[in-house]
Amino acid sequence: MNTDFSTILRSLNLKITPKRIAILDILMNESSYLSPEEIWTRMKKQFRSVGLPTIYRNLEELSERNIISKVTHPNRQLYYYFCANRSHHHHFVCLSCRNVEDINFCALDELRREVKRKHNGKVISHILQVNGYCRNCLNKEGKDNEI
Amino acid sequence: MNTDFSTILRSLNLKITPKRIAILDILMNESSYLSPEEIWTRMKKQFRSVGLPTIYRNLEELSERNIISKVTHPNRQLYYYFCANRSHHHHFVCLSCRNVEDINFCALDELRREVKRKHNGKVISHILQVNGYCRNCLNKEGKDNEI
DNA sequence: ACTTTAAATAGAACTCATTTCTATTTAAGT
DNA sequence: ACTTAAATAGAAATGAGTTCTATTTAAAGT
Ligand SMILES: [Zn+2]
Ligand SMILES: [Zn+2]
Ligand SMILES: [Zn+2]
Ligand SMILES: [Zn+2]
Repeated sequence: MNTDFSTILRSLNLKITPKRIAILDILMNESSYLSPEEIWTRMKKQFRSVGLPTIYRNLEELSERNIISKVTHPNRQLYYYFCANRSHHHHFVCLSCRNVEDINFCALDELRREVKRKHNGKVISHILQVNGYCRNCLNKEGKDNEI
Repeated sequence: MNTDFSTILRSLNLKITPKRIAILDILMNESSYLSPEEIWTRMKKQFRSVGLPTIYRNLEELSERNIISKVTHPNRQLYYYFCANRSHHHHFVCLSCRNVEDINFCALDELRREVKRKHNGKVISHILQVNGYCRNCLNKEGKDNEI
């Protein structure tokens, strides 16, 4: 695992620091999206001292470089998750348990075509995210179904 | 126009107040998305006293009731716009001039099917937004092309 | 191993968009 | 006009996220 992270970080010209590896490790071993504070809480168990700005900074760097992704959450706070799927895709996000699953569907081509044809504009980026409740949470019959 | 607003507000069981009408009026006569503060600035020209919380509260109420829409912006601040198109659709948002145009395309059905089939989950909401540069801004050749 | 240097970090302080609170005003139904 | 719940102003608070600076550290070169 460790070697894995090192390779990733080296290829990005980021220094291989224990904090960076720990952040990646936490995200990779979690199927839900996490907030910076939640990651911080876990980090504090591993390091005698670690600053919240370090968490924010690293998460931002890693997401800028597309190693991790951001969730667009109704409460407008930041959440991140790691997805091993390196090809372009989108996500089905559970509003209850925060589980994230891949959706291998993207209408980007059609969107780009429509934007080009009707508005003569240029597409730079797109957001596509599906929010709902996953199987497990549906089975729990609405328990804990908070956003 | 005014009658229009009244009808809308009445049908939502919202009181018809001058501030509400002014907020709707500002948004309807603007093809770009606006921040609460920008709306406040315009409101202060029309009212001797008006509080920023009133703007925030009304924008939230109106968007909850689907009269106006939120923009998902990279800077994570709130922006709103009014769209006359009452049927389900999405938007092409210019990152430079903030112009908003309708995209009459939505993959919701396919997404719902994939989520149902592969994950056995339930779709509650979805976000689809295309960011880019509109014709006008492209013609300006990159001038002012800030996010 | 030792030196050097730029990148990374800790911790404190700060920012400012958004929210909360409370007293007052107002829309609208009787 | 009277009543009442909704809406508002203004002040104050909140808190997620950012900035700043001194210190530490990764890693490249010797
Ligand atoms: Zn994924
Ligand atoms: Zn896509
Ligand atoms: Zn529209
Ligand atoms: Zn849709």
